[in-house]
Amino acid sequence: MDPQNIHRCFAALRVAIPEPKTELNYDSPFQLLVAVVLSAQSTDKAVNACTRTLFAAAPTPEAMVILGEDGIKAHIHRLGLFNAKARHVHALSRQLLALHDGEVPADRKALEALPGVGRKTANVVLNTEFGQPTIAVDTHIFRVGNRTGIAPGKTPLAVEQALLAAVPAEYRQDAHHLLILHGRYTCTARRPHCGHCPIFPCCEWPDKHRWAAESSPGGA
DNA sequence: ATCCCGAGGG
DNA sequence: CCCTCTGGAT
Repeated sequence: MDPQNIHRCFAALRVAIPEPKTELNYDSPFQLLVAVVLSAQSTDKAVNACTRTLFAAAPTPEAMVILGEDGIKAHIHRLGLFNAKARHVHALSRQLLALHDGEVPADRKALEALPGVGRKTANVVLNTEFGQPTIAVDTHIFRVGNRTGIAPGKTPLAVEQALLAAVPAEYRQDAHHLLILHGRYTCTARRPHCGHCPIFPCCEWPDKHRWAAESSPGGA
């Protein structure tokens, strides 16, 4: 996709998605980090539901260690992969205390060295908590990047690099947020809502017209 | 490439 | 019933 068209897409997204709209505001980088670790292969709703009670019981790494793996499980057992996630959150909390004085490091290498934290999670923390212009490529962003033609790539890393190269500087800080909400609510996996898509005119997806009819405000 | 492993949507 | 959901580690 040519640069001017990409610029058009982000301008349209910014108008359509005005507010940060964080459905749940976390008190600390630690809580955000835990929430992102829990979000693997889980819906945002499910994660928000269990983090509410989890952080009420254990808001800090210290409290999380005391709560223990089984205590953590009691809060997140409705999530998929809850066994591994409880283990990761517990180990991660201990490691923060042991190596980083209980603080979440603002460094990619240190973040990725934590249990259950990979490139995607590190990018979210770096962007959300430390203001770095990273783009965390999850399934939503991967799909949107490829489907629209904004940032095609065969792997998440390829899409991330394509985005870093293609996104105009003025949108780089917000790109992650804009793309993820677009994928979550409009450019959905199974049945994209092309009928009311803000970037329909600049989208290069060959099949977009097929779904526009079905999702138009008046169509099926 | 495979495991982890539950809820909700279609 | 099958698939997807803001993945990461082995």
